[in-house]
Amino acid sequence: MSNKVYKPKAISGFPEWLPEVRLVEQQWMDHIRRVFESYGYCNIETPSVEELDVLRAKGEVDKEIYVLERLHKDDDDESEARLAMHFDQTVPLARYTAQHFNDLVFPFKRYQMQRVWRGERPQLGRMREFYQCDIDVIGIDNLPLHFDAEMPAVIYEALEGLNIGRIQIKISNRKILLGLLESMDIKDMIAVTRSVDKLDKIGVDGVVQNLEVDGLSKDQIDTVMTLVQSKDLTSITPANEQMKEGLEELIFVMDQLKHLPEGAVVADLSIVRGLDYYTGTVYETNLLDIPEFTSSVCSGGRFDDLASSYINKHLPGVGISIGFSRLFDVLYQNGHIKTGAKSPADILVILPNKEQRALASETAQALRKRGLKVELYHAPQKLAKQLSYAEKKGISHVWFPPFDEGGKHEVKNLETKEQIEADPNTWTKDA
RNA sequence: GCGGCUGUAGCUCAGUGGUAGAGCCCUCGGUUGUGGUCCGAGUUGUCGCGGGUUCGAACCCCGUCAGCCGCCCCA
Repeated sequence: MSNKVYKPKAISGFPEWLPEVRLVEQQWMDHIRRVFESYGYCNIETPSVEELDVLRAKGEVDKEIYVLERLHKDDDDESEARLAMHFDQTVPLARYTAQHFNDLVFPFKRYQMQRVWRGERPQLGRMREFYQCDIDVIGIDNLPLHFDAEMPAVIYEALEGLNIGRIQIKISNRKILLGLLESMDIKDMIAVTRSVDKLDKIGVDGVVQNLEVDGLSKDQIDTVMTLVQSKDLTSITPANEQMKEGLEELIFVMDQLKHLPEGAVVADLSIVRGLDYYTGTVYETNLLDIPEFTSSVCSGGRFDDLASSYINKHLPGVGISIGFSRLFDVLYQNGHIKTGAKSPADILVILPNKEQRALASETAQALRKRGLKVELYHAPQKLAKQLSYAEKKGISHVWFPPFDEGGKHEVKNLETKEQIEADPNTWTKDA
């Protein structure tokens, strides 16, 4: 045997958690899943990989894609499709929808909670492997605008229940800004939308400077900045049909969301999203209680035609994605996530001595049958050791089976130190 | 992909040319059926890696890799 060890180290951008943190992460996921399902979204899971050609069907992707290959593959072998890790869940959804088109019921409402991979430089809130929790709805030929309002409603409920402080979902409609730019005959719309998108990060002056670089005239910049900072949607005069349509849609969506608390959802015309496939409504979400983290933790929007690269149908959709790992990591690093137990167990059953091993095991089993999570201590070690084990793991109760034939069961609450006689067939935690 | 900063024990760090340290964590003990405190003992290191300068390098120089932050982009 060699004593040479490969010293393990974390791989940057590929997070992993200790059990007590993972426990919280799982609770979050359970909660989000419950909310999604309460609105009737069904779950699907797609493979971690897609064919590289599928990922690139919409043209070149500027994201860094991880490619998967076999170590012993034949270099000349062209018979194998090149596989790549998916970088989001929207492209896999499009492929899935096209592929199973005849077996799906439309509007197709699905949620997906999986890891995705992007080869970007890691930073706080930016990883190379991370979870996203997506909900999307896809219709055939048309999809009611009401779904555009359902997205933020579902998301607000999901995030609100996580106890992460105040969140704000910002909504806009790309048709508004794009309509205006078109009316002004501006060529490089993508550059302009990217500049505008940075408003809350670099401020008005920063955006103005960027727009100058983008080649806009003073008047054009004034017009754009005035629109983008407008608070009152009804006061805006549309410059063309597209802009008018966008305004009407946005006003409709906001109207549908009146039931949410003040400030939970706001219209913000500076939200346009980078280049992406969004064509109408767009969403971004900020953590108001962590102002130093300005990036969105939950984004999405409407796309006119999701799957045209994979099927000859017109399939409009609207969707939104919680950047789960980003959200979790940012809150954790900022000390907003309190971890508790290092174990899911409610009870540690003590092993009193070797003679009572069978009884201890039966006791644990009786408690488990009643829905409790129970760990049994297997080594016949001194009680101090067994108790301190329960304490370190954060298990709240310790169960003492009888030490001798005919003795009584006892259970101890480690927080209150209270120890009482109890029957494993009737005892409950809250009693 | 570009720019800045940083690499010493599992963690946080001290050590600026002369035999590698502290605190925390961890393990054991402080006797026989009850933890968290306290006391005692103990384990833990290619000083990121490679080269150079020097009698001598964790320390100075060069390179390299890794990490963090910012940019780009985005969840």
